[in-house]
Formats: sequence, C-alpha cells, structure tokens
Amino acid sequence: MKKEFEKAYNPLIVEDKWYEIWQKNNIYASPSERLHEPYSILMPPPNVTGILHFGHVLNHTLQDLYIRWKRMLGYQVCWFPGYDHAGIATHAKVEAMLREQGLSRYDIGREKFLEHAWEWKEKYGGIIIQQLKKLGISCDWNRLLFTMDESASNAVQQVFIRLFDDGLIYRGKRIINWSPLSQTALSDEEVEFREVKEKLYTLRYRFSENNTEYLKVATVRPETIYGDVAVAVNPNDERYKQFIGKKVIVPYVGREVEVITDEYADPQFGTGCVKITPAHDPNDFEVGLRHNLPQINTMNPDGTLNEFAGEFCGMERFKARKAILRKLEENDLIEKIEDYTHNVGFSYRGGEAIEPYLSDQWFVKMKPLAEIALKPVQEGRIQFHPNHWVKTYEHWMNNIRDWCISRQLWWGHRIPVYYTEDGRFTAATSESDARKKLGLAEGVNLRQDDDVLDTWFSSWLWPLTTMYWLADGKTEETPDLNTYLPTDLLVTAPDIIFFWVARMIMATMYFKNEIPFKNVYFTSTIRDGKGRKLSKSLGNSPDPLNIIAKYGTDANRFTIIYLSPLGQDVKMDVDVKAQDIPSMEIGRNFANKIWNAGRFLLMKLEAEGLNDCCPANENKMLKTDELTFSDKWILSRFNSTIRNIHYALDNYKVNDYSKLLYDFIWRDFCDWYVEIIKVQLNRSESPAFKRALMKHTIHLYEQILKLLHPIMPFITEEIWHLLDDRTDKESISLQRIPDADEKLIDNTLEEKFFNLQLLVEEIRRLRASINLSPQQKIPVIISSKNYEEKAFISEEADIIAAMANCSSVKSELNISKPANCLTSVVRETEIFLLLEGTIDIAKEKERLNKEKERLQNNIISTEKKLSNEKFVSNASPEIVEREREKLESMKESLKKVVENMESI
RNA sequence: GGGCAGUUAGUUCAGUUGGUCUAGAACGCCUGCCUUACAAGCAGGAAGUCGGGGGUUCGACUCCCUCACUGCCCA
Repeated sequence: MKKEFEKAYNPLIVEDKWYEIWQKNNIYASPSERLHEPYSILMPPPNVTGILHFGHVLNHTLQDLYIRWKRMLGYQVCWFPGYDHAGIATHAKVEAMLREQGLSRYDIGREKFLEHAWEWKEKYGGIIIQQLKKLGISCDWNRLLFTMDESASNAVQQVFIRLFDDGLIYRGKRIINWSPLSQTALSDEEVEFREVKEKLYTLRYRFSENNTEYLKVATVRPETIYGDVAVAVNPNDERYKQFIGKKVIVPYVGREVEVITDEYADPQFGTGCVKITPAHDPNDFEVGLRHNLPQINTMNPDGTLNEFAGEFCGMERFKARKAILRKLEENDLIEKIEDYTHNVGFSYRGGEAIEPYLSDQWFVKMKPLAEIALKPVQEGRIQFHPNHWVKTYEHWMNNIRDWCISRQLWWGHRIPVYYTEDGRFTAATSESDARKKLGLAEGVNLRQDDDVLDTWFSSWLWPLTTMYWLADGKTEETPDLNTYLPTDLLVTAPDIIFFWVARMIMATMYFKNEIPFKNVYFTSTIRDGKGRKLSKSLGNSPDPLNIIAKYGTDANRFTIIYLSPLGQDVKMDVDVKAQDIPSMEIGRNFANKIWNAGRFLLMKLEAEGLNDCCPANENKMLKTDELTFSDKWILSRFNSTIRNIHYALDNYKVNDYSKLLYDFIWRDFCDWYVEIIKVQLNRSESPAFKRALMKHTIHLYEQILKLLHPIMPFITEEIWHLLDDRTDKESISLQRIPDADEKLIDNTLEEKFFNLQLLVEEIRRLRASINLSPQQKIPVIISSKNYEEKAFISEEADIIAAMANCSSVKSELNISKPANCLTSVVRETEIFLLLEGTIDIAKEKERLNKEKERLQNNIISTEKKLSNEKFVSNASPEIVEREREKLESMKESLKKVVENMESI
C-alpha cells in the first residue's frame, strides 16, 4: 500500500502543500480575452485593517464553491479579489500611532501623514489577504486590487468629475451624522440605531410678558438649549392656540424666542411643545428653513460645547448635559423628569453616539440613480437569493436620501474640487484643468478641497475598477469588461445591501448602462449557541485560523456550508476559551471517512495483487453485461445524486449540495456499496474480473471526488493524486465535473434495492432483539411471496448474509414457519432466523404483538379512508389505487404475523 | 409604528405543486461491538399531539385567517 495513506486523514500538511503548488503553477489565473463562456465573481473587498472572521469563511467558501464548480463545468472563470482602504479605520490607526509619539496629524502635515498611512498599509494591510489564502480559495491573485491603487483612483476621480458635471454631486450646508471620535461626517448608512434608556426632561419656558406662566417643553437633549431659536406647537393643537406668536425665554440661557406653529410638532409627544434647535437636529433644521430661523451651532467638532454655550464652553457634551441640568434644577426650571427609551444613532466604526451636526459637505443626488438601479432588480435581470431581499431593496430605493460622501480625513481619495479665492469652484483632474473649466488664466491661485471621499465611493465602482475601467482616467473599454461584465454572482452579507450592493448597481447602470452582476447571494449570519452574532466586542468569536488548525480547512468549509441553509442564520456552539467549535467535527469526520474509503480501495487493489495483474486489461472497466444488480444500483444512485447536486447548485441551495454528498458518500457508497464489493470480490475467481470491478469502483470514487472538490478542495486534490501517477501540474480542479447520465437512473431498481435493505435491516433488528454478538452468525430463511422475488433473494443471498451477519441465507417460496425461530414480515416477505437454543416465548410474542397492533391500526385507518365515498371520488385514481395496494399488502403481512404468533 | 423572515425530536435543520408523511436526517443521548478502510468507526434503540386557535378540503406540517413568541431591516 502507498505509504501516503495514513490511517487517519491529516489535513495540515496537505492543505499548505497544495495551496503552494496551485499558486506556483498559477492555475487560477484568468485571461482577459474571451476564450469560452465566462463566469465571474467579484470578491467583496475586505477592509485593509480587517482580520479574518467566520463571516469571511462562509462567504469565501461560497464564492470558491461556485467558482470551482463552474470551472469544472468548463467555463472560463474569473474571481476578482481585492481590498479596500477603509478610510476612517486606517486613519484612526495612523493617528493612534502618532499619538504614541506625542504627535497629531497637524504637527506633521498631510504629506507626511500619508507616507505613514502607506507604510502602515504595507506592513499590516496584507494580513487579511494572507489569512484568506488559508481558506484555499481559487481567485486570481494576480488581479488583486486595492481601492487606492492608481488605476482605481483615476476612475474614482473621473467619476466624481462626471457626476459633478452632470449635476449629480453638489455641496451644501446640512445636518449630517457627525462622528466626534473620528471628527468626520458619516453617511446615513454608517449610523446604527440602538435603543437607549434615557430621560425625558420637561423644561419650563417662561413667557416674556408674564414670567409666572410658562410652556412645558420636553427634550432628551437639554445640552442643546443654547441652540434653541423657537418653540413649536402643532397648528391644530387647541391647547396652545392662544400662545402662538408670544415670546418665551429659553430656560437658563435667557434668550427670547417665539412660539411658532409647525406640523412637525406632535401633539401626542410630551406636552406637544417642542424646542427648535436647527443646528442640532435634522427635523429642527427643516423647521428652521421653513420659518427662516437662525442656525446656532453650539458644539465643536470634537463633541465639546463651544463659545455659544456660555459657561459650559469646552465641556464634553454628556458632561455638559449634567452640568446644565444642575443649573436648571437650581433655578427651578425643570417641570419633571421621566424615563424614556428611544433610538440613538451610533457610529458604525467608532461606536460612539452620533452628533447631528451642521456643516458643509458634499452629497450625491440619489433619486435619479435609484430609479435606474431599481429597474433591473424589479425586472429580474438581477436576482436576489433569497428573493425576499428585493422588498428591502425596493423600500430603500423608494425612500432614498442623498448620500453624504465627504469625509474630514486625509487617508482616501481627495475630493478633486478646486476653489478660487473668491469662492468659485469646479471639479477637475488637476489645477490647470480646473483653471480651464473656470475660464481662468494660467497663474491664478487655486485651493483644492481638503476632504476625502467616503470609502464606499470607491467600492461602488468595484465592478468597473476591477476590470480596469478608466484605469488611466480615459479608457472606457477594456478586454476584461468585454469578457466578464456583467459578472455572474455576488456573495455578500445582507448588512451591506445599501452600502454596497445597491450602489454598485447604481454606478454600473449609470456609467455603463449595464448590470454589475446577475445574481446576488445573501449569506447567513453566523451566531453562537445563544443566537448572538459572532463579534469581537462580545468576545464570542474564536479565531477561524485556530479552528482551521484544529480541524482543517476542508472540514471548516464543509461544516459551515452543511450548517447554513439559504436565508437563515447559522447557529453553532462556540467555545472561545478553548478556541473551539465542536460542530466542525462533522466536516472533519466526513473528510476522514472519504479518506478511508480511498485508503480501502487502494489497499484492496494491492492486497489482492490486482494492481500488477492482467496488464492487458490495464484500463478495462466492467462491461454493461458484467454489472451486477448492486453495481447498477450504485450507478443509479450516483447519477441521481449528480442530477440533484447540479440542480441544488443552480438554485443556490448549497446546503442541499453538501447534504446530498454527505448522504450519498456515507450511506450509499461506504455503508452499502463498499461492503458489497467485498462480497463481489470474494465470490469471483477471476483476477481480470476483480481488477475490472476495482477499476470500476475507483473510477466511481474519482468521480465522487470531483463532485466534492468545490467544497473540499484539498483532500480531493490529495487523494486524486494518490489514486494515480499524476504530476503536480495536473489538478482535479481543472477536470470536468461529471454530468448525470439519465440512462443509468432506474427508480424501479432502486426500489428493489431498498427492499433488500429493509430485509437486511430487519434481520439486524432481530439479532439485536436477542443481543447476539457479531461473532454468532445465524442461518436465515427468507420466504418470498412469489417466484420472481425468490429468485432475486437467492441471487443476492451472499450479500444479504454478509450485510446482516448470517451464516447462510436460504431463499424459499411461501413456506410455513420452521420450528424454533424468530420471525418477522417485511412487506409480505417473511424472515425466519433459525436459533439453536430456546427462544424467549413471552418476549417474542410481545414483539410480534407490537407489530400486529401497528399493522391493525394502519389497516383500520386505510379502510376508513377507502370507505369514505368522497375520498374515492375526489382523490386522484393513482392515490386511491395506491391506498388499495397498501391495504392489501398490510392485510397479507398481518395474516402472516398472526400465523407466526400462533405457531410459537 | 411599518416591512421581512422564522417557530417541526434534547440541539441544528429537511420536508418540492396538500395524499407511501402514523413526519425524516445529522449531532447529542442509551445499548452492544476494537467485524481484516475508518472507534474521527460499525450495528441497534429511545425521542416530536409539526408555536396556539380558527377556517378551506374527502384529506393540512404543507393553503387561508388570526394570535403569540424570536430574529432582522427601516422609521
């Protein structure tokens, strides 16, 4: 036997070895020119600061599964990898590094800061890419794209200029989501809302003309009172009609403001009076615009109050809230304090509470883009899996708001807008280009916008930049675009449907009038045993690399697919302390099973001296007329499995794919067929036949490996090489995956084999009922109901004997029960287990009685059904006929059971 | 408040257009086995009134209504 076949499969060495060989031979490189039918996938670019988590494992396994499957189907596949520059996250890392040296970014300046950022990226930025390689993925690493690469940056700049020139990008003073921690604006999608328990303070706004009277105004943010410019009531609120137009004093602040009416004031909320603070609340901002109110910004970018907040200037916002409340309290300006639960926005990156903040920012006008992006999804040109995400997508598109794209950072694509000293501006590729657009003379001084673009402003171009669109800022058509756009599949977590999926559709539709991808697969969310999302902050996520080291990549890949049904979350027990996920044993044990099946086949070939025998018949397979019943059965099962696998993958039921393979390999192939070929080898005297049978089985096994390869690439590659003399340049991943041969699928034959399995299992059950040890082999007589079955049983007697551990299996036609035996009836066929010693009559009677009762109950319910005229007339004839046959068969079986009971 | 999922053995899930479904599998559990590929294994077993209620139908896990609970998304 080949020494490589250890008793247990050890994935560690095998996996590293093959990934290196694949890389060395560059077998997953994809040409730009169209040679065959293409199939492409865009890898969602991981964040450059990121590290591998289980979401990546699932996501990349799915993508690799499809890429490998399609590659083996003969498509020209291309999987585009890359990573993004993660503006805020990277910026924060570099600033933290500087802080350690006692420096701020302003101390060293923009240029030096960027040098540091690039250094950081080179040093730590590749970690996630290296980790992804551990997953065995077959993307084309030659195409690795970073969003800040020159080619992608050129496209980003062009896109900004074009959208600006088309009037789809504008600059404006708006309330945006401000991150005090990162000191930058965020888009709406980067804000996460969470329920927070706070207090609702009802404050007293005294009337100017009569300061013993006051309006009660409820607020959760008393620290913003310095920005109050009005108090609003609903125009229909009878309670306050008399106060409209009157002046009130902002408590403690002392500013006199007017009572105005606006629909925004909700009579149901609080007292029905609401303070209006246009610079600190998006709704108030709108109210302010409607009523021409001033906007008083009382906060600094770092979240401290500014000089407009009087004595609280410089105080952090939440500390200021407490301090202001104390003052209000002292001055008897608080009416009441209630518990109040509401949603508060938090930064997606930094996690701190978002500040609605008034500032100048750049926006993309989304309405026109949403319209063109909605169409292909509604028309089905882009399909979502599971489909129900379409509704979420539609809702977002129909209620879309403009996208804030400017970020007050240095790391990222700098906004290509140039300003004159007198405030004119345009978007351009360079200063001189800008001068031309503005009609200015060569020497005129210009200043470029300081801000950079949202990282997603580069990610939304992913379908284009990965294919070198506008790589030089000019070239529209590229070979890659011709070959691979639209791509076929996008696999992504559902939480970035708006961030990314929707916007890629917008960009690709707008700039290319083409869909970016045909299918979007939304992955499951991975949760721990308690149903909590795996996350760093909860500390419930083991490092996937540790789990891989323990169980192997293939095992991880298989298990995670096996456990993740389409559209539902995956729950796995995790043990972070031990860095363990016990359910990974499913995949590991399965890999070991596959391994040992291969080990057995090669051992058998060698042990029987078959590998050297009959050189003339080197490649001889079994001829059709040499196939036994069992050989035909496994071929039938195999081909229907292939058919079902292709169907499952075509319909994104990856979970079914893994289960089909698991069941077929473990149950049909290993438990039954491999055991049966042992019998078939034993009963033959002909080495030539034996060799042909082994060739046949090994060929079948090899085909199984191919079907398995997309999900377990390493073990299949390893075994495929052990089965034959193959060079490292050859790879199972480049082989053709088998197609189902419908001619070999025979349901009648499978049904017949199923009956044989029932007989074997019933004999085993009889043996177990009297605790026979495996050493005690007992003779069995099977009494068939007809001649055809009797012949079949004698034909397969040796297989039944081997599978059910009998000393002999004798086939008879309708004989009556011999003395001293255990009996059972399986679908009218009787089994007699001949015993030497005495049998436990009471126990046996009890067992048979149970069976009798079961049959009787079934007979009664079936008779009831058949005596129901409405059933007979309404149900389809086949159903009625089936019920009749069932009834007859059960009656016959019952008769035999009763007879056997009586003759004990 | 609006929308979308889901609720089936101890656990995680299958269950295709309603009729071999008196509901399957895997893991776990119990029993017996180191049977010449595999103890990471083999054989056997126990375990569910399919979330509650109502309806349609000859027939409902499956279709409709309603309620409850869980999760997600958006206000």
